[in-house]
Amino acid sequence: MLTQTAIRSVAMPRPVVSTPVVPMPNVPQVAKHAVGAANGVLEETMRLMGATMTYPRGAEIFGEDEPSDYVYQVVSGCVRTYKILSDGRRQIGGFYQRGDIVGLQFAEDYVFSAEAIADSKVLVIKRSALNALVDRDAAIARELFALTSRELRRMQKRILLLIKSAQERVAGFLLEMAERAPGSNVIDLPMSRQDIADYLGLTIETVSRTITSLESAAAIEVPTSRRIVLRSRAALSRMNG
Amino acid sequence: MLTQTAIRSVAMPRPVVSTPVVPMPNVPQVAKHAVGAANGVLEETMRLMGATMTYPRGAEIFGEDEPSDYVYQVVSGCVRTYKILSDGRRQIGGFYQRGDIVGLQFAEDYVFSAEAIADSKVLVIKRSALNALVDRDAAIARELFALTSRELRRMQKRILLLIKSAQERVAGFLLEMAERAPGSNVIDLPMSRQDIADYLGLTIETVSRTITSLESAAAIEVPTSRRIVLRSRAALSRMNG
DNA sequence: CGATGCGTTGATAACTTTCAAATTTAGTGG
DNA sequence: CCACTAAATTTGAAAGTTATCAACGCATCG
Repeated sequence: MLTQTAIRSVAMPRPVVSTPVVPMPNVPQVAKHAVGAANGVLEETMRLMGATMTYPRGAEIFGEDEPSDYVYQVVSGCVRTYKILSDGRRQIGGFYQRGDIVGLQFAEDYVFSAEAIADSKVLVIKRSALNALVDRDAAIARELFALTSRELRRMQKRILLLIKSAQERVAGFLLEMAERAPGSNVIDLPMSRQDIADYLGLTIETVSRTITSLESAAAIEVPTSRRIVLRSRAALSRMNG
Repeated sequence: MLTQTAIRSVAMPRPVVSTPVVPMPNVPQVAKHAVGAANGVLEETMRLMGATMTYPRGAEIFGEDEPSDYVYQVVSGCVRTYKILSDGRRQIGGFYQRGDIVGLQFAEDYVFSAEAIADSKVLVIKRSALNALVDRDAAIARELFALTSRELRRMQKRILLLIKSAQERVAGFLLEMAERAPGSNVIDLPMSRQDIADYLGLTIETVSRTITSLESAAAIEVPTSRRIVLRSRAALSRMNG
């Protein structure tokens, strides 16, 4: 019995919907694409078929016990998926930002719940509509498959992180976040320390201390708690193992 | 810098092939299946199209730097995927037994290497052939997609394990292994303690001690080190969190 | 029988959590 | 814009867990 504090604070914000979910009875015909079709057919399709929803910071997008009828693509903001364990600990499944798709990995029920970390816009599409598309458009099938494989690889990297020490986990996390803003060394974290802790399987105190020590080691700068500047990727990579 | 001992012992057995890999230039026409087709089209196809390979205990099936041209389905025996980290630690990606498919999650290169833990038979199929099938048979596409989703869920369970204490990890691992032999409380472990340790992100000593303590707590019996009998699933589940 | 690999057990050190409190930041109302 | 409260983050000290180092037992195999 160890670990996560979790639910030291449970904000309970109001779920809000700006655009109603449009059921998708008629699947629009999407042009077939040859083998090797460019990435993006799916995204284009979601834009065409999906309904845009807006969630304020902290709002629930779906609960883990709900039937997983929809798939979501983040347009702006940031979404976290999470699961509350029987003993109250919280495990964060992942953080999803612009372009990321949430809900692919689930079976009949969602295994995780999803919440907006910041005010977020999300495209919603019926899973059944997506499945219908998969049946008639091989390009979409391939793209969806590729997306899922990518998710698998992300998860494997995650597993690699979780077998390591606290310092390696935090360093790896920062590098992962940095990848989302290529070219810049500035990371604006949309999530709290508690979120990071629950993502990495550490306590909030350990995350905080580790960040402080990375700063002392001149690997990063921390102008504000939510903003981190990479000073030495090499040092971080070294710590990442 | 912590953790895994890894590579305390590196057996280097001889790679062996019994049946040559058959390149699959001509994709056999597979009957189309309606939506909701039964699970198994893919397996059937692999039996038809795949080449059977035999690997002795310890033989390498593929290396992580090789191009990932093939996908494998375990027919008998047990396969482990693993990765050696820069500092020599080893992370095990997973254990694959009868019916499991290895290699789906990989991109251009394998991210992991794969080895036979016990003498194993494996069906091998070209990834390109599989992709071609996906393009022309929606049922296969759906099944492959479902398989990948299942792998994702397994991995998520794994992540849930890795954020927990040593006792919870080992208990969870045993329950996971028990699921593969439904109806029986006897688990015959094909893998060593070192394998288990590298799978769970623990040391071999911690795994050993934890198993001993589970035995003391009357949750399991350990007639031989590779055989474990579940005495109280309830107790194990409780420990699993 | 001696070597070798694997698993177990013991003692100590290192790391992470837990509990507690101080400090900083963010949000709200005047 | 400032004051005030609540929330988030950081820091400190002690306790608990896991890794590390070392030795031992046990089986297999030549």
